[in-house]
Amino acid sequence: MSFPNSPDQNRLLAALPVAELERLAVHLELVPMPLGESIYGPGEQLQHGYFPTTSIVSLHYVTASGASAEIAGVGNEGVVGVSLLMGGDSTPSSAVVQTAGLAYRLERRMLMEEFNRDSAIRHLLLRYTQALITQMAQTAICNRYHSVEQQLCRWLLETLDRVPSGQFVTTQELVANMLGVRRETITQSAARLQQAGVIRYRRGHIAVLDRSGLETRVCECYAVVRKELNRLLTDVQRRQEGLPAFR
Amino acid sequence: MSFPNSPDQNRLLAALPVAELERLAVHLELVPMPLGESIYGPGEQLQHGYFPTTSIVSLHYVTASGASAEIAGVGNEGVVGVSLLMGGDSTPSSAVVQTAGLAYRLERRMLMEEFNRDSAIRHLLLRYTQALITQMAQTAICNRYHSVEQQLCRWLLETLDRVPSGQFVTTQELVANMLGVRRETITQSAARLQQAGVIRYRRGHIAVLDRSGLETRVCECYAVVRKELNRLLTDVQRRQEGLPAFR
DNA sequence: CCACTTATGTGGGCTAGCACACAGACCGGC
DNA sequence: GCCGGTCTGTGTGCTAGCCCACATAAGTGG
Repeated sequence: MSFPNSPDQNRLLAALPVAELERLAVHLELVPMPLGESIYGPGEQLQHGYFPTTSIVSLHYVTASGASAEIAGVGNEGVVGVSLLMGGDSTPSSAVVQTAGLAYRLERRMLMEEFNRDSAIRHLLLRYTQALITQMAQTAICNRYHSVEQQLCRWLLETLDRVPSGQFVTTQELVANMLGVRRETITQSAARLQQAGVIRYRRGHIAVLDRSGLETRVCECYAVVRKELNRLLTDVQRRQEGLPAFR
Repeated sequence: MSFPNSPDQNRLLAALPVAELERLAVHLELVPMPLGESIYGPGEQLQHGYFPTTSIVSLHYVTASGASAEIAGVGNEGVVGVSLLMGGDSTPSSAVVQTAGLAYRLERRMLMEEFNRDSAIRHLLLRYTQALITQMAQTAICNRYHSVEQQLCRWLLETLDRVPSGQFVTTQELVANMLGVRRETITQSAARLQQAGVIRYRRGHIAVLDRSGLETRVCECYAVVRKELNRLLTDVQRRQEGLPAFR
């Protein structure tokens, strides 16, 4: 926060040993991420990896009939473009900016080069990939078993972790698209949460008033994903705490 | 088939350049995979990677309330133990043998060593990881949007791709556990499919009679996953066709 | 071959979330 | 300040899949 815009605002970049970050710094390009912008579409060859700082990107899939649902979200804890690392270069899903903000991006070639070096960043990116896998797996479970209200709470908490202000600019329609449910269903769940004083919303804005209220209502999926992310990225703390970089 | 048990029965191993496979061969251990055996549980440190040949392993998650659902399946096209490669060493989900058979397994240390070399196998394993990610993502979508009957068709087709005989030893109860639905729901969907002459079953056995019948009933998810897998593992053909190994 | 275990079939009631159809309310631009 | 588009609120069916409770059949071991 003291540095208004710094790569350190992204947890992955922040976790890199100083030497590696310096090597990258020149190539990191700070770009605006406007709401709704498409980062890539299905089958599209990625040109950059994106390290969000204040923005959130939603990885989602659009069915043949035009319906869509979020598979995973990426905020300042991660990177958009894992398929570059895996070598597939594209995915059947798409990536869209869900919350406007900023991201550092790195050209495909640079990203691959760093990744193919036996570097700290590879280690880190692979661990993040596993966290992403966990998130997807849990989304599958959540879609199978949990109520829309629980899923809404999960979505709010995950967003809150990435936008600490707790003030989100979004409509119920957009949230419904994320969760892959109808807008009316969100209206009802949101009304119940507002009734309970957990959130407050008005035309295009949602504010979280009571985080613990969300936590009591949410399903286990939220905690599972969060715990696993923290386990996998504990290295993230290292440099910041002045401990020796990992490995 | 001409070689009753050969690493080549696994698509990933079959795709390796001869030199790399030979280096590995000594360390590959052929192990039986009995139905229901647990390969790893949640949070458990993996000791081996498993390359199934005739067996199928189900990656699934068990909720706090004891319900469970499959997140992805691994047969002769893949490997169980991606979390070793990613560096997390464990996952919140578990792996259980869904169809009895055989697998080649490789000790953790050997697998990591090969993976950390700048080898063809790393390239291949990463691409497979992306295929696995696609499978999970599509499962999330499928759970959100598609009917149990469609999901059952998908499951049957995926199993058929791994057990070409089309004769499965399993109960409706077990299938229900895979899909994360009730046994009665499977009974009804299966009855409809049998009615239509697509499958036939009796106490603990299911036989696919009409593959195309499944294909007309299944949702898009099946094709998306299959296509993506083939795209990512086209390299698999190379050695077998006598073309130069990839890269 | 009988008893017992395990798989499968069926039915009734219930609820969450869907589809469709509007009504009202907010807000920004002219 | 009012007009029009965009959000949000509600209501009435409707259906898939749930929960619960049995009934029946098909193997299996003694």
